Amino acid sequence: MRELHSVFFRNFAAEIQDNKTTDMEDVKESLNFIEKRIKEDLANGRNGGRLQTRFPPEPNGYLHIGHAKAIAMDFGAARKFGGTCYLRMDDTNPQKEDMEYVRAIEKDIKWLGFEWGKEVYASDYFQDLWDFAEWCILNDRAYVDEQTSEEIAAQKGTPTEPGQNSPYRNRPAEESLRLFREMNSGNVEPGKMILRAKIDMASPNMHFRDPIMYRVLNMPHWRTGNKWNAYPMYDFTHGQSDYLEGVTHSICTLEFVPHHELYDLFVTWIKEWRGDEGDIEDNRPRQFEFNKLNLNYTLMSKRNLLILTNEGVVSGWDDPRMPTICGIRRRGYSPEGILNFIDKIGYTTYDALNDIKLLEAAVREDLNTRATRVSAVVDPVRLVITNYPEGKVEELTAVNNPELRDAEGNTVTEGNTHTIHFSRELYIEREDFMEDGGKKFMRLGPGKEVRLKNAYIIKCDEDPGKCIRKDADGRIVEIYAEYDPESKSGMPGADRKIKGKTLHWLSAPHAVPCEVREYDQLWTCENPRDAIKQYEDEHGVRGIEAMRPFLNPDSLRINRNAFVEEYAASLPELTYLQFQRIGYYNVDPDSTPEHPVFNKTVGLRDSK
RNA sequence: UGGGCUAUGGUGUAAUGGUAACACUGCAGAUUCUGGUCCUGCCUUUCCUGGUUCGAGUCCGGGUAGCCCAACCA
Repeated sequence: MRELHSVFFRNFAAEIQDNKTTDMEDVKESLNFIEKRIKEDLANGRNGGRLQTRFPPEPNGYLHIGHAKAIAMDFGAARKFGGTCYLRMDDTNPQKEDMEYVRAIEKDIKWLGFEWGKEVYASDYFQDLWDFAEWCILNDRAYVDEQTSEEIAAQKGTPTEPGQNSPYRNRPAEESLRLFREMNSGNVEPGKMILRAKIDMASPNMHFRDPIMYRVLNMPHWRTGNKWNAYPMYDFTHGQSDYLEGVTHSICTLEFVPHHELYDLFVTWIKEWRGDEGDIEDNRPRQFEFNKLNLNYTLMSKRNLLILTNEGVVSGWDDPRMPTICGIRRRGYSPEGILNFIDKIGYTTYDALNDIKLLEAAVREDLNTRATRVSAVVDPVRLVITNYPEGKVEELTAVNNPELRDAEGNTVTEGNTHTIHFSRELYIEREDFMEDGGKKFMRLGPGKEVRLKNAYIIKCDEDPGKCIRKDADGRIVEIYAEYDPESKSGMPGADRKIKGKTLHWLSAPHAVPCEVREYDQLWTCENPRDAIKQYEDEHGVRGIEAMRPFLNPDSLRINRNAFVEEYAASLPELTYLQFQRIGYYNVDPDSTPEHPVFNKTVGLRDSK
């Protein structure tokens, strides 16, 4: 009976399921949990059916790939649902922030392919926030505390013990107001007074234990000049800025979950202060949190990236080993590849540690469709075609991008080729020749036949003595082979099948010497953040000293012996290239036609 | 040990309470003028434990493990 029941219900449910899936056809792309909420809110006409998000970086450093995830969410959701996303500089702490960073942030967001509805600053709201703070004082919701930070910390309690009220907590509002104004006069020493919200010193949520609203900095702000000496804290700024700006969905990362309740509280207060009409639940910004991006073998925090830069471990914020947007841009990652990666890892509330291999795969996937194929020989050895006339030069055609396809799926040739040169003396990769490679070695060796890409089939003599010349140390200095004149690519008879692979090569007289920079992981451990923290605790050292044990000494290898074809030598910086059979490369900003410099973005998948 | 959050192959992410799937990685093969791409196949999954239910990855209770919170940072 039980069995029967279960079958019945299952079939019934399956039927419903079928009907549902056909009805839901309008939902083409899968939405993450926040996008689902947005869709719901829009459908329910919440916030008047409006969608407005914001991306709120603090301009105190360069954006990194973790920010790219937030950018993709904030700007992406607005774009997907026809809303708008503001760029808001969260500039409430003038001691750390600078215009230089603002420009860099703008550049990086644009490079990723997004645009903001409006660019705003938290400092735009300083006057409103001040007035609101005064209202809070007059309405018994804030007070000036004159204790030292140590005293305040001691009173705050611990997560397991409640805090204690400040002796200043119930001072008259007029007194607090007078002192608050004093705080902005420039005559109060930083640390002498703060403005605190009067909430609940016993709250299990530490953020409710009379959080600080304003502190004295006595320092000019790069945007508001000398107008302010006291500045609002993040918690007293963010939700209010959202409210004043008309943000509907304020999306941030998981570490702000404990601030959520406080955010909601200040939002209801500011509505009261403003005297705005309407149902608060239906007409206010709400905060949503998603998991931030963690990558293995990568250190993401600004503080630590700053140390690497200052200590000269890397050449700067845009060092191709850095996880900054400008760093990975210089490395050769494309915006589409990065966004592709972010799309694959998704948004959840689980604290994930993502595999860097997934990022590399996503970047390869994009670069495969985008990169111009060129030839470069990074570890050259000379190859002489003994039966090719001396002094003769042939012009041959090389396809730029075989993935560029027409409607039938054939590679487009028109406008998708460039010219290369062939001659008697060539360079090939040293590793493409083995004196005794055995049967599985499909490349060049005594008696072996290979094709030179876009050129001829060549063959070495059976006798090792006839196909190589070695120096006194036994190192091969020159390889000899004969070419088959009938086998030129594109000619009739060129389709002859051979056992060997197709090799890339360069005509020695035409090859341009270049510099190739190859990168490896900066860190030798999967989770450098935790490893460094642990080392700091165990050895009592901080900063760079705790980092050194985990730094990869071999993260940058500069190769000045490489050659590249002429076509690639004069390409503009940030051109996406594939050195055929090696990997994806990018033209470095240091590059000149006389001295080309390339960065290795990522290797090709290698199943050798 | 207070509060909050989380747990699905090696990694990440899906799955109105109804046959656990997708991508990456790894392995094998086919195709190839790139040992790339494209294509095919294989490996490996619901933290533990009770309960509710015809039926639980999903809901509830209890464990366990991890993350966040005690900055005059954001």
